[in-house]
Parts: sequence; structure tokens; C-alpha cells
Amino acid sequence: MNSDFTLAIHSLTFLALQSDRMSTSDAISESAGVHPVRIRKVLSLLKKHGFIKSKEGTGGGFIFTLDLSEVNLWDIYMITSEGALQPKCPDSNEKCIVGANMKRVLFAIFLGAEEHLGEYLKNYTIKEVVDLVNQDQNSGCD
Amino acid sequence: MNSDFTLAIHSLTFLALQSDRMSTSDAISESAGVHPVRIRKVLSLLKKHGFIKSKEGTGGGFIFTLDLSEVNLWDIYMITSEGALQPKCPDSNEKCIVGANMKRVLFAIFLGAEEHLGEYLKNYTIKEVVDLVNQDQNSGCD
DNA sequence: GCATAATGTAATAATAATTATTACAGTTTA
DNA sequence: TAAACTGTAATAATTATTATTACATTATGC
Repeated sequence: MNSDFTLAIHSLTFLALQSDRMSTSDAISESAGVHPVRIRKVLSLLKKHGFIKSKEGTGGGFIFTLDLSEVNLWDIYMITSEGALQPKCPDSNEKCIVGANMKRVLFAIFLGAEEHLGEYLKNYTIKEVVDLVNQDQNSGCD
Repeated sequence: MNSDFTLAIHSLTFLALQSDRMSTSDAISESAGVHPVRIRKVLSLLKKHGFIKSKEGTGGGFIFTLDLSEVNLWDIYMITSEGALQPKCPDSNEKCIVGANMKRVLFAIFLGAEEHLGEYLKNYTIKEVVDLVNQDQNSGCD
């Protein structure tokens, strides 16, 4: 799994704490420690699904459009990483009963695993994440 | 996540269907479509945990030591891939409240996710996997 | 004893996936 | 019309995964 999922969570949490004004991809990328273009790519997905809106030009950036407790981690996972749990099986030997059938069996099991994971992730909304972040040891924001 | 987990499942399923004799890493690797050295590495982990035993020399190979229904997929996950769900967070900005705390928050959430996944994976033993493989469309083994 | 067939494992090479960077077009503001 | 943004494609760099090679070790059968 690449880190689009966690970057999306990071970005949305950042936006949640700046809900009164727009944040630039530069500001978010500095907070997350990755390249701004990557942030824009991830946020472009979230925009497509209506979680945030963006504005180009001076004073532009990204801002949350929904209520924090309307967006949960499963929603974000589905947008950024659906199927990521699925194992990548190399082409196995079709002449062997195991090789011929393992892919199908694993696919079914991992599909169930992803659904199960979904039940867990639905318990966390961005609001909860923000609350956890606010229970901080460290503080300070720029 | 690398494919050690699925390779371990594949290998154990293979051994389960050959429970009366030893199987070589060459035979398993041919079934799984990967290099025999990789199979030996994965099986060396499973051996360390007592799921299988091995024998060197002519006529040697690997064989199951436990009952098929004693080994579940969570056991195998823990051996081959513990912590693999954990996101790799780049060093983020400690001066930002989000950057300073996100790693800790995500770590906690993903730890819970892995535990939750465990509950699901415990439902599948190698016996169940073997049964699923036997409900095959394709058949034939060499 | 010795050739052969296997595991065990380290070191290295090749490949694939992820991430960063560059480049530039489009938009908005002042 | 310059400056500050987003949007996105193309490419480069880096990292992770997998394959390969090499060789030591162990067991078997002749």
C-alpha cells in the first residue's frame, strides 16, 4: 500500500484545524513532509468526491466542505486505496491444484478482510482524529 | 506488504495436500511461480515456529507437523507480516500540531486495525483453505 | 567414500513500486 | 499583467521487492 491513505488523513486533519480559511498544498506538504505535488494529487481525489473544495489563484487553496464527523476513515480508504489489501499473486502453475486455485481462494479471503477492516475504520471520523491529535504531548503550529 | 504471507499460505496448503511425504522447495516454487530460494526463506520462518519440519539431503524437503485445523491465517500473518499494515510516515514537521502528532495517532489506529484484522483471519485455518481449494473449477496436480 | 540431492543463508542483481521533481497550462487576485 | 495558486503529465530518483548466484551443510544411496 502506498501512503495516499495516510496522506489524505493528514491533509484532512490539517484542513479541519484551519476550517476558517484556505490552506495551500505547500503548507500541507510542509506539515506532512512530502512534495506539494503529491498533496495536490491526493487532494484532487478527495475533491472529486466532494469532501473538500479548492480554489486556484492568489489566496486560493483547499478547504473542507463537509462536517468533520461526516467523513470517516473507511470513506477515505475506499477513495485512496480500495483493493490495496489484495495480494499480488504471481502467475502460478495451472497444472497444480494449489496453483490453479489459490488465487481465487486468496482473493475471496482478502475481499472479506477488506470488508472487515471497513467495519473498524468506519468508527473513526476526522473529528475523532482531530480530537486524538489535540490530546498532544507536543504542540505549536505555523 | 510483500507476498510472504500469501506465499506461506500457498506453501502450507501445498504441504497439506501432500501430507504423506516431503515436498521440495523446487516443487512448491513451481506451484507458486516464484524462486525456490524465496520459498525456503518463508518456510524457514514457519519451521522456526514449529508448523513444519524440514530435512536436508536426498529425499528431503518440507512436511507439516501440526494438524491442519491448528494453524490459522492470523498465526501465519503474525509470523510473516506483523506490522505490515502500519503506515510508513515520512518525518513530518514537528512545529505543526498535525505533523507533530499524526504519526502517534495513526500508529494507534493502525494497531487497532491490525488487531481487528486478526479477528477475521483467525476464522480461517489451513483446513478451510484446503477445502476452498478443493472446490475447484480447474484440477490436476503434478 | 563419494556423487547426488536436498536445505540454509548471505550477498548481489534485477525489477517493480513509490515518491520526488520538473515543467507548464489554467485560474484568480490585486 | 505579474504573482500566487491549482491541475496534471512526464520524467527522474529512490526504495522495496523479488530473483539469482554462490556456496556451506546435511543426508542418502551406490
